[in-house]
Amino acid sequence: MEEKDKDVMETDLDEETLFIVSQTFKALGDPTRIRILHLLYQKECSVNEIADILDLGQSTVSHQLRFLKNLRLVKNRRAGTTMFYSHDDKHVIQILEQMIAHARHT
Amino acid sequence: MEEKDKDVMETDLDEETLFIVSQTFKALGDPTRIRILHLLYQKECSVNEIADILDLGQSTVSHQLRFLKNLRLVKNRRAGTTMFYSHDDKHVIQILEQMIAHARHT
DNA sequence: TGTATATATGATAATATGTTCATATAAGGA
DNA sequence: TCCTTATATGAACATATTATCATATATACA
Repeated sequence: MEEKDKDVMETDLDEETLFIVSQTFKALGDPTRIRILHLLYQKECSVNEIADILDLGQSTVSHQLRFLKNLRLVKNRRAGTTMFYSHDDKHVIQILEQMIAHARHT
Repeated sequence: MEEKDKDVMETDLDEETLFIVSQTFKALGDPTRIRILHLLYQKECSVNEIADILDLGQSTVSHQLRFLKNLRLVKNRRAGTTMFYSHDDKHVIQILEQMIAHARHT
């Protein structure tokens, strides 16, 4: 096998990787979700806390949290009737914070 | 001012930062654009090269390149009738490659 | 069991997005 | 100038996305 071909193989994107990457970036590509994730980067929050702090509807927050949970970007724990959410992917939230820093310094 | 409040201020997202971050992630949130950027991460390419290599329509590629150029994620240079594109934001393309690596190892 | 609080869900409507088709523009060479 | 190749653009369509509204579910407690 030539080096050229090997390089192409190594750098080619398979369908599954492409899907995961695009899904993850899509999750980060919405202002509401960014604000939620950025808040959860700071601390664990309940749904209503998030809604109050970010001035969003309860339903909106709940929907977006489900979205983020499906991608395993957040996790939750129940405490009575309250559901606490926190981030669940250190690498991805690190990438988000990187991009925020990058945007601020640009 | 208490430390608590200071932290909140420091980590709060202003509108402009939020806009830039979400726009940038949105750009990375589409399979076609990811494939184009990943290709341009490897080497400079003409529009037709991109279309051929990735099996995309010329119009599709051109539209997406304009999109990416508006966000200053790619740049171009003319050589006769050919337009060569290359990436133009080392940090962002580095973040893309990070995410690809992350997705592959997950 | 009945009520209150917290969260989740489904449907809907408005908007955004991505591809395709047809056509326009730009540059080089006969 | 005319023709060819390369790229860009605008319109239109199909699909995806997001917030909101109304309602359902879940838990705690009197």
